[in-house]
Amino acid sequence: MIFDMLDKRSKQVLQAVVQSYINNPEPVGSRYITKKYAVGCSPATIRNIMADLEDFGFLSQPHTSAGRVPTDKGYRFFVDSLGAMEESRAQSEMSKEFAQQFMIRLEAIKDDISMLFSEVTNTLSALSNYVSIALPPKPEKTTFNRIQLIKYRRNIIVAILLTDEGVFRNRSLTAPEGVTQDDLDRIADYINTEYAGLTLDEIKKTLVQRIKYEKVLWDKLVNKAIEICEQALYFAEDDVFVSGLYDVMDLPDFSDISHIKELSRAIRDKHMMLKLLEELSDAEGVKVVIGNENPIVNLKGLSVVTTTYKEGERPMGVIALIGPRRMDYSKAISMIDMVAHCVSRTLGG
Amino acid sequence: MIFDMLDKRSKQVLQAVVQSYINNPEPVGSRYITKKYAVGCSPATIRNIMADLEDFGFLSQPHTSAGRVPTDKGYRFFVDSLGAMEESRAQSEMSKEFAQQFMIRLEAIKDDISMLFSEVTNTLSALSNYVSIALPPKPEKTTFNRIQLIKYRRNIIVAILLTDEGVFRNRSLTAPEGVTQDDLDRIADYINTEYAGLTLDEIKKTLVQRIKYEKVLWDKLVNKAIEICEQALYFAEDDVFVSGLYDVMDLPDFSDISHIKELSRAIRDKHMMLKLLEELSDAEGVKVVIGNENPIVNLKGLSVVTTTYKEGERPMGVIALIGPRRMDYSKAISMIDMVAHCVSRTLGG
DNA sequence: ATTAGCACTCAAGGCGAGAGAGTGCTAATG
DNA sequence: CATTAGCACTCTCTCGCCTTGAGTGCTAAT
Repeated sequence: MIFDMLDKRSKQVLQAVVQSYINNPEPVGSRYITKKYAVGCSPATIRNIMADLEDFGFLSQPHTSAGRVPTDKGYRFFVDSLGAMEESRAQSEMSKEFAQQFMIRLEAIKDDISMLFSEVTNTLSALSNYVSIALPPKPEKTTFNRIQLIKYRRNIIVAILLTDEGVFRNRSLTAPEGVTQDDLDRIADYINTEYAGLTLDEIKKTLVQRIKYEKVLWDKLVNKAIEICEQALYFAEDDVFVSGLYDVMDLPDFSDISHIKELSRAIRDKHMMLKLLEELSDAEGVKVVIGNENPIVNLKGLSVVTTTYKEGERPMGVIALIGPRRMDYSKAISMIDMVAHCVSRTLGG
Repeated sequence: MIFDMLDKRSKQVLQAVVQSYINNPEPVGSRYITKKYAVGCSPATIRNIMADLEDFGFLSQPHTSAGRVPTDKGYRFFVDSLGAMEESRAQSEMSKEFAQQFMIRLEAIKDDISMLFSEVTNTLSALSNYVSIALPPKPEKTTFNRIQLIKYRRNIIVAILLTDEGVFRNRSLTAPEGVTQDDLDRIADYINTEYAGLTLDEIKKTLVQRIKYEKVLWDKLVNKAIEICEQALYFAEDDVFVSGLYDVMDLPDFSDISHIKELSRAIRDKHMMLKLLEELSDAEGVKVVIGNENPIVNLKGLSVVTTTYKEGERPMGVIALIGPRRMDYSKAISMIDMVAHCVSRTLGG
């Protein structure tokens, strides 16, 4: 294991370097460490240790006569050792209080899923100064409550899909000729009694099957209706909540505009983003992906912290924070954890 | 009038300077003008003219030995003279073709107001490389079609507001005790027959009055229902569509991150933004606001081009482009004009 | 009125010296 | 034998100096 390569003092030094670099993005020198962190030995000794740490790949030098900078491996060690001393994540009084305030705000808007997640990402990015992303509950995790079909104007049908987690989606569709509101009501009734309590994903599958083998039996109208429902169930991929791109520009790491561009493009590339986040969404607890560990090429210079919110034990969706590699992992982890818990409790209750 | 201060050749030179600076953001010198633009005189003459133009306040020099740069007044002249030679805005073959394609895309999504306006801003910013903003039809301009109240879960009411311009808004509200779906249907029926064809604004006013003097007559339930409707009619100010912040970063004008920040903040400050845009929204045709003409302090380094889309003759809402002061006004104006016409035709038909 | 010619101004870029921060190595030390 | 003081060395950063070049304004000639 990675931890065994280092004696206690080396670990201390490594943590000191990472912490210092997180606080202030400048290469950190041996003298600085002896002054700021009580390691109890001289700069020369630190230099030796640092040279070792560099050999092991935890640190690197921008140039020969500069201090050391953490590598991805260095950050990885730092993050893993954060997890080891779990108690540091115990919530402070202040954050507990904040969580309560936050819960109250969430409760007030829990029935509008998009307001809810806007609030979540806004809060998270305001707290952390990093970019925050949230995915609403995935269709396969969302329970169907009922569908409402409304006819209006000449030949438009509006389908409103309600789930147990809040209003979800309304789509409008072109109606076939001669459909009356009564027809729509009957269709909706049928679907509501038939499918209540199933997840959207299950419904989707069932619907497709029905269409296949009942095509001949049912009349055109119902056929069309099923199509309508399927479309209504279709999940637009732009249902991703992003916030904090502005705040992040204040970080020194993004003083160069090319970095902002990179990040923007990564976020805009929602397909990619979704894939990454969904991959991580099965995991328990908070996950951290550092720099090059990241499979998305535009994100290689950045780190991602993700977790899931749940209903009971069932993970429902993903929340993520994206920031520079030298992000304040400790803070980011506890923030996202707190927020995820609040969301879980709000949706679950 | 501003036009009379200058003889024909001075105008030519001024236009040449502005055009050149728009194409390439570097101070333009006298020699360059004689080479690139056929003015028919020597650099020395141009220098004299430029000195005059500077005296009049149309041009300025970054430093003594540099070329000239347009001032806001210079741009203003340029834009106004664009308007004068209207024929230049006649659509080219290519843009006509594009407009047709665009119309087809709009038709396909016209019934979902948010998809529609997302498409509009995306297209506009992709075409122009500037930030585009669109406001959906204002409540006072939007015609009520019907409202649908749905009860679900314990005590939640979902109100879906349909307008003649597309599905508009769904809000969820806490229901008073003991309301049944039948009650809600009756209330909705009442409102639908009573208010069909009115604008949302008119309805709002009427509702408030009703509450006042019918309070004693009606039972609590209907009272509550009216409140519900009022809430449903409430217009969240975050219904602003913005796009193109990423594209704009590629412009040399925004190579400095502080400019991006400025722009971001201006956009985030939606109150301000809305106020500005609404102010301009009564105007006929395309309006241009240049640099310091702008009342919003964060926008003083930028220019805004706005226009309205209409239903028949009635202006419905605003579309805007925000870019650097040296934006390609000619292109921006014709683009936004084209898009606005397409939106008008789509919503009107 | 226009233009050629010329002196002048100023930003930008290249160069070199000096300062400063930090290292690695060696030899002394407890 | 691990630790440390001392020292030479390396590299970046900054400042000032100079040169270059683009562009001007003025004056005198056309």
